[in-house]
Amino acid sequence: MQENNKRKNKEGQGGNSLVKRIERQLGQLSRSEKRVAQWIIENVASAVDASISEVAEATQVSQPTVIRFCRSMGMTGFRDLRTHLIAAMQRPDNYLHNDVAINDDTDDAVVKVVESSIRALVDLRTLLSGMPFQAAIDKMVNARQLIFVGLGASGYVARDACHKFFRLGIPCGTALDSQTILQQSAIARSDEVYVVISHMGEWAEMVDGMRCARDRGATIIALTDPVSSLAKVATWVFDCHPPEDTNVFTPMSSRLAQLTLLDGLQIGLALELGEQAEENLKLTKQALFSKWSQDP
Amino acid sequence: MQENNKRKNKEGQGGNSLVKRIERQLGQLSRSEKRVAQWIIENVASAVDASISEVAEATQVSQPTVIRFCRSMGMTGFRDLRTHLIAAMQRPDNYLHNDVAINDDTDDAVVKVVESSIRALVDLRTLLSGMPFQAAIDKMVNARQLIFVGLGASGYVARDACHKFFRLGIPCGTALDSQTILQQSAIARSDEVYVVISHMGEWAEMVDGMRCARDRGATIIALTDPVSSLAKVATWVFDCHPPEDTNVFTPMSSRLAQLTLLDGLQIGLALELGEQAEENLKLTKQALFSKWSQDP
DNA sequence: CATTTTATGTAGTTTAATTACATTATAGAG
DNA sequence: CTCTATAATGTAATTAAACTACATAAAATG
Repeated sequence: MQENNKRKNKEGQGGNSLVKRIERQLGQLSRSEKRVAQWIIENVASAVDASISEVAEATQVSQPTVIRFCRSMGMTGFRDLRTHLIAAMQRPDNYLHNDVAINDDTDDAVVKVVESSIRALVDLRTLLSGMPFQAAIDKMVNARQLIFVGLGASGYVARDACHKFFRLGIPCGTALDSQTILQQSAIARSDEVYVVISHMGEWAEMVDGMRCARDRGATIIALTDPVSSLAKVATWVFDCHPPEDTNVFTPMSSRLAQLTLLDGLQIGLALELGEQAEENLKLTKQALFSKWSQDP
Repeated sequence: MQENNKRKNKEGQGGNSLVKRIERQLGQLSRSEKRVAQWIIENVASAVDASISEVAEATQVSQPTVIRFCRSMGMTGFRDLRTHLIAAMQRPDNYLHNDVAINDDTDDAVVKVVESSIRALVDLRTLLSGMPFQAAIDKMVNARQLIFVGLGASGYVARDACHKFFRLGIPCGTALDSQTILQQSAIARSDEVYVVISHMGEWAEMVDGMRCARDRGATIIALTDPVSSLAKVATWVFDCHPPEDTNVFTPMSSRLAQLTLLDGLQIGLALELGEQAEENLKLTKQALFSKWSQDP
């Protein structure tokens, strides 16, 4: 279904990632929203400089419906949609180019890998404005403990985050397998914050666990695909949608975005906590540093 | 083969980047407009999200002056400027490094964190050509097993790498604490490859262990500071020098570079190994994917 | 020193984006 | 079928953004 229009980008009008994302979600949209989606896909170029009223007129729907469409796509509003459209238009054919091919030589492949990592972070940059950092931090400031949750590869991200946040002097834990997640969430408290990392956000045990924790009053902060089941359960969602091109040789650059996002959260939290956190950071840094800096 | 003018299409347009264009025209601007220009250059990343009133406030000029600046730059208005800024931010070279300051608000801090991560990877890209990828891969191809070594925060990078390489079907292990490192290296063999991650490369036990392994004929691939003791012991060194500014609020963006570098190594190795590795990658991917894609 | 030119700000206008609420359609239960 | 509940959509009002016209101040020129 979506396979056959893969090569469509040749048209040049813009076979960009956002369009693919819209296409992927077409099914979950209501009738009017679908019309908006359709029109945007077919007129990306005009869509980038259209105002909300122009889009409404062109698609014969009301202006609020256009906004509703934006929200359904995980954006904060029309302005945000426009931002992403512009960003997406900037790289019409880059994706094909960035894919590692079986006959690439080592150096070419390495360059492509690095570029796709950079791409992942630049993409993150444009998503930033729609992310609920302040809200998440407000919850974390008063949390009794933070639990970092992730399965498989995301487990490494969760571990890394845990190791980062504990240095602020906050009790931190991890839940990295189904059993632990279920047990942990069964005893969740309303003063706890769960930070959940998941690409698709569809692992049943994880979603169940988080739903349970949420029901018990805990705050769920999810780094996941905003249209996933996990996102529906979460208190706050950070849009980490999985990459659309899943060539075997494509590395999981999206985890770099997750790590960076968590860096941002941690720094933001440190600033919010103020001197105490700063002091803790200094002390943990010194603890390592003094070890080998005494004899040079 | 495909398109040898990889970068050309973008970089080639030379100076079409909005930021450079602003810089170029700085001289012809009036005093107030110059302030706007300056601020935008120094805060490209925050500027993309700003409204006209925010820019006016930040630069202490009136709103019409901001618009006049836009017109002086050849844009039709503020909206147009924003469009171009967003586009410019899709080019990673436009990001500069800014330290997080204690009085930054959350959003500014987060933007700075992301920017500095991007910088770390852009820097990595420039270092790439001097790195011994092919040599490292040649060793790995024939290795009996790969051991990933890292202490503390670098341990997470080592784990991540291990999880990545094992999917190629190669026996992989980790050594993440001094004791394990010493034991492991005591039984090192000449057909083993050690991949060591260390920012400073000065932990005595680690250096000792690697020296021992090296003496026993093993290959040591080090991601570390090239002037460190570890680097002297290693067979091949990938230059991962620690960041020079060690503000408490500066996150460890350098680990992103390490992760990316290891991504590159893994993909390079996969290509070298050929079909077998590709098949293994496919199978591990499917194992996860089929789990939840059967019932939508 | 008067006069013109240029630079900037103030206050008002227009347009865009968003919200709150009302209405209509649709689906499910009896 | 009909009634109710829910979702989908639109209308009208609100808020905020972008822009314009005009006034004032500063600099430059004769």
